[in-house]
Formats: sequence, structure tokens, C-alpha cells
Amino acid sequence: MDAILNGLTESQKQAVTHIDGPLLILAGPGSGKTRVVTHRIAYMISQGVSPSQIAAVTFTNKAADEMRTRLGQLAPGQPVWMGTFHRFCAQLLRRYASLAGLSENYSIYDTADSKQAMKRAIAAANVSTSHTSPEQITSIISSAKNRLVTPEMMLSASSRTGDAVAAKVYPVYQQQLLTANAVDFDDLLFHVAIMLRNNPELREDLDSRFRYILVDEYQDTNLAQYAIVRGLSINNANLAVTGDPDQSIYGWRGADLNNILDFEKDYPAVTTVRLEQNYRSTPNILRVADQLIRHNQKRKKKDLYTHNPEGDPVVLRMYEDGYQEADGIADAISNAIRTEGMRPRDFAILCRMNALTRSLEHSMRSRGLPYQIINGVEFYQRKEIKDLLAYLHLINNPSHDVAFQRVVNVPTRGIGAKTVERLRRYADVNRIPMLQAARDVYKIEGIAKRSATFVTRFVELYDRLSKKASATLEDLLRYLVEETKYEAFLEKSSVDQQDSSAIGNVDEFISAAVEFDRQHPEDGTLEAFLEQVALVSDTDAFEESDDRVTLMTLHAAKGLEFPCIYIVGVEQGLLPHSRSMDTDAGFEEERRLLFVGITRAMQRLQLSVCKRRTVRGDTRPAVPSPFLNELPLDELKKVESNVDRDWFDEDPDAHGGYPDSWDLPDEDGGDPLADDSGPTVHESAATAYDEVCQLPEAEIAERVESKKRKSAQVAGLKTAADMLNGGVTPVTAYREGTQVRHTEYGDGTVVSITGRGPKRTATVRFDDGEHNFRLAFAKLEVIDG
DNA sequence: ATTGGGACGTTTTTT
DNA sequence: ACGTCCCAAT
Repeated sequence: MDAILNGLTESQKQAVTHIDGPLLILAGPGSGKTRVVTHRIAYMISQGVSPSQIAAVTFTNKAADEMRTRLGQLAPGQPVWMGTFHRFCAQLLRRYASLAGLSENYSIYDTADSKQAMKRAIAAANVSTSHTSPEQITSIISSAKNRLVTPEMMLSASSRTGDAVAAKVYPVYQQQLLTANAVDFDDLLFHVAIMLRNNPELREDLDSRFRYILVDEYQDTNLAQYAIVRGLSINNANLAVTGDPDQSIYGWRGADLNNILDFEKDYPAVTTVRLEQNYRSTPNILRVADQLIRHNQKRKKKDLYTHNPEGDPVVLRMYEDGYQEADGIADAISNAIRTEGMRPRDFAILCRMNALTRSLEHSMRSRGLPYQIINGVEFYQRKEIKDLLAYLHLINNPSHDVAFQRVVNVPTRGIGAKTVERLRRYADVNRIPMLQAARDVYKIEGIAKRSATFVTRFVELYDRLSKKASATLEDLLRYLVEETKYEAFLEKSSVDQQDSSAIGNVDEFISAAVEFDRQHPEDGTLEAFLEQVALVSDTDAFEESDDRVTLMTLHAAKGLEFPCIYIVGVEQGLLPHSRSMDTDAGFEEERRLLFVGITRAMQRLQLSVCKRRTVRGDTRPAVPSPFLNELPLDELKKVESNVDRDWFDEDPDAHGGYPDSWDLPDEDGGDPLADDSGPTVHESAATAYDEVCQLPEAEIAERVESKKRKSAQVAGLKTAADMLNGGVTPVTAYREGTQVRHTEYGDGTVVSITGRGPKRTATVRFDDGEHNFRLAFAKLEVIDG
């Protein structure tokens, strides 16, 4: 008991000792929230609450693990349910699958699976996709599910054209999922929410089964999650939620800030506890965070404070480009490790997009700095792994059509696209899984006898494999690899590309299976393994114990802390991201994202900006983020590049005319990173792409250039092309055989030209090899046409 | 049926 | 720059 309450502040104690009734814990960053939550659970148990009546729901497995570990120290061996929302729902759905029209061995489609399924549904729904992409449809349907909109509801209430198309696809997609005995990520929440709504008795049962519910990161819940939580705390309103509206960064996934802002209205009997003292960061860092977040309009005012000693000033650094940024940071880190006794694990580098980790990765590697990338290329997304996984999925759930289509001809066994197409058609018409259709292959019109034989052979292979379904995973996998001659297939297909890693990956996958067998001697079913794989993200792969520098996105950093944080690319169009900054809500969410990043830092923090940024192949002048203007600038240490020279107050001309204040660019000024097809495509709505495509190339080039000049003026920078030749070379000046000069590569010859308009691209051969250039932006000079 | 080359679109963030 | 999709050649 003493161990539970000792060392807590008054407000922490208040939260910890609250047992019955709704509780809202508003916890600022670094305020010891996890500590409070775990201590509270321990306290509840010590007061006689049965652990089996408690469920703690988090957003990441990482958070759940952390909680479990900490509780284990306070109250060992207590079976409190802890896990993510999705896992919670997956388990309920296992149990009550039939209520959602599923069988208990249902599969969980990952994003790629859903994408495949969606394409099939779009084709089957017979809609015109000329004005809506599959991605758009997917996202509309996803957000419908997050808002608990059923296919029927959507059909009756679709006004906009994009919605109308999606509304037609939605029921088909759901029907096909049902036939495949599968759900997507959104369905996990959706089905459970609907199930609770439609089955009052079940709802009541579960309400009392989970008498005490805790929800972490409540600010990130969407309507489906809200409904689930609500449904489980009506009779027993012992719902405790923790969260921080300032750290809500999942609006794009349907998170509704109102869930936490209105909590006090939903549960009038609520006790609210505010945890505002920060134990993590220096006052310097906290002031920067606070100044920034004050600029959000939609927000509950909150005072952050700390008793920590004043530390180093926050650094605002400017680099020439992304490569120097990466090198500079890598150098700084290895210096700190060499001279200050810091460890690699003390550092994290945060960025807005995964793509930005590339150059960072390169710099780390070249300096021999150990690093880990969270959410880079995922292990489970590699081809070999997906293939084997698909076999496992199909063994577990014979209706898994996405898996069927993936493996039916892998390794190649004479079943071509046409045959698969006919199987699919037959399956659609009869509303049966494709494997079932394959069993009826002789009944299907149009499939040649020869092909049918191959199909039957596949079915026989499948039946052999499924006999092993209940063996250990290791045995099953080894048998699978053996029977399918999978490794021989890999070897054969990777002759020319010296891609020997594929077979290594297979071995690694088998090791993972061995490990799973070892950890689950009792419940190590195939189903459990597949569920784990589906619901474990790479964010969870973060290993604190590893002594490595961590590279990740700002989103992935939530909930973590590091002594030293570098936030890269604090630039207009990147942070705030160009796709989010058009709406106030989006813009404020971007601001919160930066807030989250800043507050990860314990002792040191550097924000950085580049003069130029290379995205998707081409380099553009970059404009500092408007958020920087909102920071207490006089407190920051502003440094240009690696020279310890204060650039901020200097004569702007001294460094290429960079703006001498952090004034915002003009309205239409700047988003040099918006799109690689150039500003032309994104011109004000009406003069859209079609029109541009009809213009003669020279005129397009001129438009591109004029727009580019304009945005460059705003940034106060000349574009590279302008600096080079003071003028514009029309894209039509290039033909095959044209002699050109490039600043880096030297002289070369145009080998070929493809594309048109802003995308017109030339392949140029130089002495040291060939390079491709977007002509409208290339740093090329014509020597001789 | 399979393979490989080329055009084309695409990525913001994640369970 | 990268992955995916389509088509032509084998």
C-alpha cells in the first residue's frame, strides 16, 4: 500500500485513489500519467477489485506492454486485461463472431489486403472510377466505418459524387469481406460497436464483465471507439480516461477531439484530475512547447510547469539541404557520444514523413552509428514473407480470397491470370470463396482442361497443407516451404538480381515462428499467430534496450521520451504538411504534432530547417515553417549550418537573400513541396490539369517557370536554374542527341525523352553513367542542340 | 504462361 | 525515386 501511494503528488494521489465512477485525467506531456494509471490499478486491486473485471485499453501494444511491466512490479501476477483497442475488439469478435456474420476463425486483412479486396469490390460494383481513385473510395469507406455509418445509411445519404461512388462500392466490399470470412482494421471496431448496439443483453453482460475500464490517449478515439467504451460503461460507469487534447494527432483517422472535450458532459458525475507538472523536460523546452501550443484556438487552456533545472537553450538550426542536415546531425550525435559520454539510445530524430529517414539513415551508416528505424520497410511486408503468410492465412481460413489469389500461382504452377479471373467470376456469382470455386473447377466454363488440372493439383497441395494446421508453427512452416519448393522458387527468380536476402528472410520468418511456439506452449495456435502479426505494428518493435539512435515519425514518437531530440524538416509544406494545412483543424493538428515532438525531449532539443529540400527526386527551395514564428525566438539559439554563427539577425544578402524575419510567406506563396508535378497542376481549381496538358510545351515550361520564380521570390531565394543561366530553357529545346552540361555530372548527351508537360523527362548519359531529369526543373544547360 | 521493360501514379501520419 | 500495372515478346 505504501509502495502504491508513496511519492505521489496530491493530484496524482487523487487520481490513484479514485475507484468508482467516471474519472477524467487530463495529463500534460511528461506528467507521470503511466505511473498514475498503473498505480491506480494496483490500488484498486489492493482495495478488493477483482483484476478480471478490469480492462485497460491503449492505442499501441508498446503502451500496453509498458503498463503491464509496471503493474507487474507493483502487483505481480494479476490478470488485468491490457491491450490495444483493436486487439480488444478482435478478441470479443472471436467470441461473438456469429453476431457479425463471421466464423470465429475470421481473418484480419491488413492494409494491403484491404486494398486488393477493395479493387475487386470496385470492379464487381461496376462503377465508373474515372473521377474517384480506389484510394479515395477506400478512405471514404474507412471514415464511414469510423463514424459507424453502415452501407445502408450511406446509400441513403450520399450527396457528393465521390460519396455516391463509394456508397455503391461499400455494400459490395462488405459482402465480399463476409464471404471471405474477413474483416479490415476498421471493421474490428465497427462490428463490435454495432454488435453492442444491436444486442442489449450482450452489452449488459460485457458491461458488468468489464466493470472497470481504463482508456489511454482518449483524445485519439473516434466515434466507433467512443461507442464501444460508452456501451461498456452504462450500468457500471467506472470509466477512467486519460488524455491530453493538445496531443491529439489522429484526426485523419477519425479521432474526434470532442470525445475528450465533452467527456464532462457525457458523464456529469465525473471527477476531473489535472496533471500539469512536468517531470520530463527542462523549463527551456517546456516554454517553447507552451508558446507554440497557445496558438491553437480549439483547446482547453492548460498550464505546464516543471521544477527541473534550467538546461541548454533550444537550438534552431539551418542547413543547406537535407543531406547536410543528415550529416550535421549525425556528426553532432557522434561528437556527443565521443566527448560527453552520451549513448546512442539517448537520441531520437523525428520527422514528418517516413521518406525523410532515408538520408538520415545513410549518414548514420556512413559514420557507423547504430540506429533503428521505426516504421521503415516492414518485415512482414516483404514479398517472401507475405507469400508464406498468405499460405498460413489460407490454411487458417479457407475463405481468405486475398490470400488465395496471392498464392495460387506462387511458386508458378501454370495457373495464369485468365484462369484466376474465371475462378473469381464464378466465386462472385455464387458468393462462395475462391478456394471453393477451385474445387468446382471442372464446372466452370472457359477453363481449359489443362489449366483445370493445375488448379486441382493446387487444391490437393492445399489439402495436404491443411492437415498440418494444428502442428507447431515451426513444423507447419517447414513443411510448407518444403512442399511448395518455395526456396527453389526464390533462388530461380533472384538469379539476376543478387537478392539473396529473400532466403534469409524466410529463415528469419521461421525463427519468428519458433520463437512464437516457445512463448506460447499452450495457446500457440495458428490463429493466434496470425492475429498477432496483423495487430502488431512496427512502432511496437521499438526496443528501448537496444543502444541505438532512433529514427521515426512524429506520430510514432508519441508516448516516448529521449534525452536529446532532433526534429528535422520544420518547413512549410512538410510541417505543416501541404495535405493538412488547408483547414483550420488540419493546421492545428499539425501544430499539435510539433508540440508532441518538442515535448519528447528531456534535455536537449534541436529543430532544423533546410534551404533546399529534395522530395521524390527533385530539389526545391524550402520555406521555414510558420510555426517557427510562434516560438519564443529570442530564447532560442539560432545557428546556420555547422558554422556557429548566428544567421538570424544578419544582413539577408550575406547568405543568398534568405528572409531576415520569420514572416509568413504570402497567401499563395509557398508550398514548394506540394507536388512533384509542379505548381501548374495545382493551379486554382478551374485551370486544372487537362487544360495544361493541351498547351504547347514551351508555354507549359514558361508557366512552370513563372510560377516557380514567384514562389522563389517569396522564399527570397533564386531557383537553381535561375542561378545557373539566368534564364529558362524551354523543355522543347531538348531532343535525343542534345549535348548538355550539368553542374554536378559535367557534360552529357540526351539519350531519350519521355513524358510530356511538366513531367517531360530526359535520360542523359554522362561519363559516369546515366541520369534522369525532369526537364522543367533540371539543372541542365544546352551546349549544342 | 511467363518474363521483362516501360509508363504511370503516388505517400502524410497508422491500428 | 519507387512500386505497380499493363503490354509485348518469348
